[in-house]
Amino acid sequence: MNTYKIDDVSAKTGLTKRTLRYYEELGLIETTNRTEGGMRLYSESDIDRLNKIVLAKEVLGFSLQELQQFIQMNETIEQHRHSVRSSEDKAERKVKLVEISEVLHREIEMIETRMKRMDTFKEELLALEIRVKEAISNE
Amino acid sequence: MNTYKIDDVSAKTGLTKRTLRYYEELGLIETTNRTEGGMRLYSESDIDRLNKIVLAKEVLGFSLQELQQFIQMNETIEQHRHSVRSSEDKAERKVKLVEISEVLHREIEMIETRMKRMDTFKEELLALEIRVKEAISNE
DNA sequence: TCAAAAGTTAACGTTGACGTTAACGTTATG
DNA sequence: CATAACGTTAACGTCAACGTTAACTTTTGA
Repeated sequence: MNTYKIDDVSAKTGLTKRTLRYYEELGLIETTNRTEGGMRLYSESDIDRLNKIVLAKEVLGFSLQELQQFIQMNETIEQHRHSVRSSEDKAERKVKLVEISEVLHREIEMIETRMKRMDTFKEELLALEIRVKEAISNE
Repeated sequence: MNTYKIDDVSAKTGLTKRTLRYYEELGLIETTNRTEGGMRLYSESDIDRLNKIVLAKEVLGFSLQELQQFIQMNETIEQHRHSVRSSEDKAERKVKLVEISEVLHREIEMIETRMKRMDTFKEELLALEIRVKEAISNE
């Protein structure tokens, strides 16, 4: 697999090097891969992840803390999917999954609420635009 | 018209008293009305305006600075609508209106882009939710 | 009428999300 | 193989958007 150094990743994501290190510090990403000398090596999937983070931040207005929770949730799901089921912690796992399902549900509802509000706002702007255009053509 | 004191407005808008004073300091709102003793008196339309500010901030992620510009734009429109047309600055006015129209157009497009991205994100969450629910019922 | 509740300004404190600088180690290349 | 370009950690700086506290005045209700 291709690896990238921090300047490449910065160019590809639009995030500064400082921000990349900061996100790592917060646990939003990991750089397990390092050169002998200690330089960070990023993979394609790291870049994908970073782009998703940017998206979620910009579009949904998520804070970095919210993103941490979200990422943790995703990881729990992945762990579950790839783990061998030993009957002992079956119950515990189910509880976690139900929790996750609830979080997801709330997130989805939040997004729907936001989209409705955005649509209301957009309608107002459209009405305003029409009035302005009328005013222009009346001059 | 009814007037409200700062605590009432705080309750009605969900903003703290500090925030209300801060918004005034920034010029997002005005309190021309004061009691003899200097206490702020808010009108219904002040509250409407504040609620719009909250909406634009939360839903669109506008900064307070962006909101200032937006409010200024609205005021320019209102001034135009209520002003007597003297032929000298007709041209100047038209230029301003066209500018405003363009800003509006860009805002609307931005909202549409965001809404599309949010919808994509929502679809991803829904897919995830389905997988989690399947996992739950398979336990 | 007089305390308690609510308001005022002014100033300093806090938090998130990075920017900037310093002091130093690593890699690439002419 | 030197040196420029790039990387590292650590620490302090900054800016928006308020929170908190202090010291004081105005309103209100028993």
